Amino acid sequence: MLDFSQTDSSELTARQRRHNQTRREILDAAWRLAEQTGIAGLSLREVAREVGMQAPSLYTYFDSKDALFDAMFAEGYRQLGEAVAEWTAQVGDLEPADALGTVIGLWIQFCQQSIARYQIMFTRAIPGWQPSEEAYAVSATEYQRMAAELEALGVSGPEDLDLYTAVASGLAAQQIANDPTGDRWVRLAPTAARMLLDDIARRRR
Amino acid sequence: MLDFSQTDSSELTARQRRHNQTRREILDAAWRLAEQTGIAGLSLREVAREVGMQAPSLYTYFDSKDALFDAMFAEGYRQLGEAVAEWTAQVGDLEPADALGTVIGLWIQFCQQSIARYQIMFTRAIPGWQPSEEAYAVSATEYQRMAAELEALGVSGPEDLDLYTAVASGLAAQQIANDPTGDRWVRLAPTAARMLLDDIARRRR
DNA sequence: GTCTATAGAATGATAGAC
DNA sequence: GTCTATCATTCTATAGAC
Repeated sequence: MLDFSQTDSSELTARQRRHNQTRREILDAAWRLAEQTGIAGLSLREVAREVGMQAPSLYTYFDSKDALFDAMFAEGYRQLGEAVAEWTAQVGDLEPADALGTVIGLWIQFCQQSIARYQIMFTRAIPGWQPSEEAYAVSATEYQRMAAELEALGVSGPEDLDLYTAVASGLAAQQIANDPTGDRWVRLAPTAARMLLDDIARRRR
Repeated sequence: MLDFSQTDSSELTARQRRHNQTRREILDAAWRLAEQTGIAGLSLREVAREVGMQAPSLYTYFDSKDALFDAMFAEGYRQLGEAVAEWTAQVGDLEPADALGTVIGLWIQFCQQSIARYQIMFTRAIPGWQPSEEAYAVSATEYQRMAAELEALGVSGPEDLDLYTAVASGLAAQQIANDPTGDRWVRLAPTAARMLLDDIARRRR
């Protein structure tokens, strides 16, 4: 005997899976295009064309352009969270300075990897847009996770953290603005880490 | 007896002066509006309205919207040049670390003073726009001047300079993004200066 | 869920009268 | 030099047929 609730629920799930898959394709297309035009140049028509749809069909998957930006913003921070987890696992048995240097280098490369992602996460590149509360909550969560990992690497307390974020984000910004495909500032990561840790030690004294 | 060439030339000059004055008013209006909407949100119609003109009249003073951006970009760098000259005169008799700390603090405040100026000078906030060769040349000149002044403050050589620009621009970026009207990162300027100079000393050894 | 058609509102820029 | 009128384009978003 058929279990209709089961069948119904699995049919719903299949439909939802298809829905989510299309959403995924739209997001991928949006990232691809934003990489070329800059995040502020993203156009829904072009996103639709990239996935082989007409523009109004996108509204089945995202309520508005702002909602698409929200999804991209949150996704960026989730990817950052995953990356941070990988990095900290990876540097577990290094000396503190080497560990922090590696993390800073990987951080710069994370920013460099997708300039559109960098723009939506860390700059105010989109006129009139800011993340919704929900999207902002994701960023706050991931930021706190990163802060906890940094604490383990010797960057502790709000002042240390503010100086660290300034240095790390500054290296990334210079890298992207002046040498987007190179490593001119990535190479400075070990020096920057050493500099930060020495300064923290000095201030502890 | 009238000197017509003189008269002609002074009439021309008067007309040009008036032209330049209107240009000045347009630029001021553009800065004012860009401060509110972000540099990427600037609209020629609104600029015209702000100066009491119709939009097409702007084309007597600027060939295109991009030309207006060029003028703003170059003006930003000229202002930076002037500011740097003031700062270095101002810190002439301080200890090296205090001098550099003061300069970094003033630099952050320069960025904070006009976010529109910060955006057009240091970020790629305008989709599809980049400075013309002429405008870029202005920025290169002023940048080299700043580099020369920094050398006098103990930041010498390309590696020092890259690290300095990363730290200084990072502090400014964090200040603008997270505390645009406050001084949370400005307060870190002395620490950052001391940190940079200590690290430079360490690397010299 | 996808489409066509279109609303409705901006935009930068040009033509040509005055 | 300034204006009105307008071109030509682009955009997000909605209505409604299928």
